[in-house]
Amino acid sequence: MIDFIDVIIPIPLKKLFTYTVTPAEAEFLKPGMRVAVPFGKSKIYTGLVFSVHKNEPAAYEAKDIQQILDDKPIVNAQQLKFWQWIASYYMCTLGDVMRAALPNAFILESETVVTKGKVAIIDDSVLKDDEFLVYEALQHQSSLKIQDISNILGKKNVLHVIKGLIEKEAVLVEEEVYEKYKPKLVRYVKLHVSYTSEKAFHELMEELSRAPKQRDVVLTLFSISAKTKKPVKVTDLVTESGASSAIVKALIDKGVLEEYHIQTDRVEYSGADTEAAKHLNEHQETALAEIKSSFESHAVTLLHGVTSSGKTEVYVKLIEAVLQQGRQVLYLLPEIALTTQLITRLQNYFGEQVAVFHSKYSAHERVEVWNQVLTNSVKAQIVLGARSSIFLPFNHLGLIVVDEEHEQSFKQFDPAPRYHARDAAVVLAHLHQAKTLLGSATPSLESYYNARQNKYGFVELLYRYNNVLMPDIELVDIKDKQKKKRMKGHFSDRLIEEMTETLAEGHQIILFQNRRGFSPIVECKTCGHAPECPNCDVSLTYHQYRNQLRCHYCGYHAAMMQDCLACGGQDLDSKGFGTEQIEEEVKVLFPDYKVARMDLDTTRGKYGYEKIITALEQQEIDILVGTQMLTKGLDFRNVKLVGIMNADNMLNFPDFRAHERSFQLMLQVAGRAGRTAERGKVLIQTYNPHHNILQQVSTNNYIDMFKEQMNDRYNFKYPPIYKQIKITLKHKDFNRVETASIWFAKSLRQVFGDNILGPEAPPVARIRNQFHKNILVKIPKKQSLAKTKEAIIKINNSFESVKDFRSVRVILNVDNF
DNA sequence: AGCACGCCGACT
DNA sequence: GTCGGCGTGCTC
Repeated sequence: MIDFIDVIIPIPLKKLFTYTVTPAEAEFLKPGMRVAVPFGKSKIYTGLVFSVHKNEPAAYEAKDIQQILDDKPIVNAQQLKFWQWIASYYMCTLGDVMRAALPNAFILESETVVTKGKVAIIDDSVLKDDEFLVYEALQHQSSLKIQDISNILGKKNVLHVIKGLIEKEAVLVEEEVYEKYKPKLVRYVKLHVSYTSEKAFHELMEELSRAPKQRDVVLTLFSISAKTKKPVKVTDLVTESGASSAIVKALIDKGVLEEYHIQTDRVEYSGADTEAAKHLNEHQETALAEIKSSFESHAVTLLHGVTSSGKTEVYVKLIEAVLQQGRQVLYLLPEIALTTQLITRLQNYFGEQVAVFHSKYSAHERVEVWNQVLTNSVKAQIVLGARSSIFLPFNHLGLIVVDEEHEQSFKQFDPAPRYHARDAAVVLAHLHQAKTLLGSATPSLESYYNARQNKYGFVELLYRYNNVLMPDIELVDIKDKQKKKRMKGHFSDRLIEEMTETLAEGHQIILFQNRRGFSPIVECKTCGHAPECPNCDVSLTYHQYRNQLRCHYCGYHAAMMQDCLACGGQDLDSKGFGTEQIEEEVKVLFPDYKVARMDLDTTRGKYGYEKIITALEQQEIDILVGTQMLTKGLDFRNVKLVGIMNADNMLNFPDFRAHERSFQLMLQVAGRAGRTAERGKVLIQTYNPHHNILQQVSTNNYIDMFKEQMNDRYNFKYPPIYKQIKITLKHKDFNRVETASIWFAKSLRQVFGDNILGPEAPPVARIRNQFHKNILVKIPKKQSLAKTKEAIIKINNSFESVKDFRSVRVILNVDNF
């Protein structure tokens, strides 16, 4: 009997693919190992073994695998189960999950390499122009990649050219598979063995007496290795001796020194010794005890702890206990809250046991963390990471902490799998028989609802650390202020008063505006024309610092026009305002103080974010203007005043969660104020101070907000009362999406009746020249989720068999919030 | 997702 | 007349 394997290929195809293997390979291969397999006409892909079996496929002949890439599984059995859950729950393929789960460096791809052909000399006249250019280039270079060839010819489609050359036997092509991950090697040096005897060493010194610099280097090497008794790095030798690396190289070339390489970890913890965890105060102690007892009856517990209540210390104690049982811990955070502040804090407690995993890490660093988790290394007992760290190869997880549980960035929106890391974490923990702790100062409605339904355990921590008072929140009616002419730009007299006072006391200020750029709309006062993005249905945002108009959806940008493009009018007006404009106004109002801005535009680059935070901590900044970025778990000791420039634009956002989000956002920003002895102050500017949400924010009344919002959710059949799946259709031709979406919605209605909403065009109907249509499927609690998905998949299949609709992209988004 | 095969407009 | 555009179909 022949042996076969089923493999997952990292492309969005529903099926697994079957390949033949030899009996020896079948014996060796285990699920979770990678194999290189031929796929399609010429490509070689990385496949992940899903199963090894003896069932010969009937409909086709399986190909042989090309190569085995691992000697041990890099993905464990629990992960494969988890992947299947993700694929079925979030309605995507295992290939999609594989792409998201594995570090990129694990997914090898073949590259076509073109080399010179057998025929020695080709008559130039046989070759066409393009072919000749490639042939010429190969006389100078031994091999060319497809990318090189398209650069040489200056066009995208070069396959025809290569094909022509192959026919004339002028070139050969090969598929080259290369390993993307290379362990980082550090250069070390030692004295060559022939000089290790004392006699030889003295002779060497003699010999080098006329090359004093070289002699110094050798002596320095000698003293460093005598002192540290460890291998000596080339970099250390260079800095210690003060010599240039050229001198070291000369010595190596001479054979006096010998260089060698040692593989090191890229991710290194270089900290001092660990400090004992702080003592908990009585409230924290109580909370800790309650969480522990809640875990006895519930797998998931929600910790509702007000800002600055010291949740992190409670987590630390819990983590300590789990580590003592010899189990791993995953600490999930929204990407943006993964700051050095928190990392350092945890490293201070747990030392090198903490590994960090996030998107700003290079491919290589991620592979290292992956391997450490896989081998259960001491260096990765606690993994601190953003949403994608749920895919790490844990083998005996004991606890998952999801901090800032309400954060929407735990949900992945764009490429499939469109998973929610918090919800997936609960499933992952279940697979490991581990516990999940959700923590937030402003829990999401769904988690709070689950706690109330006793599906989750519930613990509260309602006192701030050191009993600091909650900030005093004041609503400022800017409609009224405008009437009374008490506004200076976007600043009310109250805000200016408070700012002046705070600055005089030597404290810092944070100003929050939920929009970047200078102004979202530029309009001609004469004809009303406002420039729009050529690829999307949005107006362009004016960015002053580059004097540009930018589209926040597709990245399109153009120089700011001098006068109206439609009528030539000189009088241009800007509507609305963003962080840039606020920064500008602050500079005019408070010229003697230092202002900085924190938004997507100022935090690009690996350390952009850290720089601003450090500057604020060092009190080099008096006033910080920023977007939502400011809200995430930062702990600024000296900030006393927080100003929210305009609460209305978030409240009026067209989304059923706008109110919940505004509440969370405002309370989180407010929480940045007054974290030490002095009580903080928060001013919220609004046109509508009687809005219920604002009232609830100003009294910090979560329960009222919860009840009122739940009432709406109940009445309008929204989550968490109903589940929902959003179906988005995209196409560059408007009419085609229109008909396609109507067809789709009609088919859905035949099964689900009134629980189908749409099709509706989203607020921005065209993005990157693609027209969008949304259909919403609302699923009552008692309706089977699995059956619903089955029905949707069935409809989608018949949709795809309609010729006219095949080019329409369909995106299924489960729990699209 | 790629990539090949196959059928219609703007160039030598 | 060809070159090359992208619609359609398949990948073990």
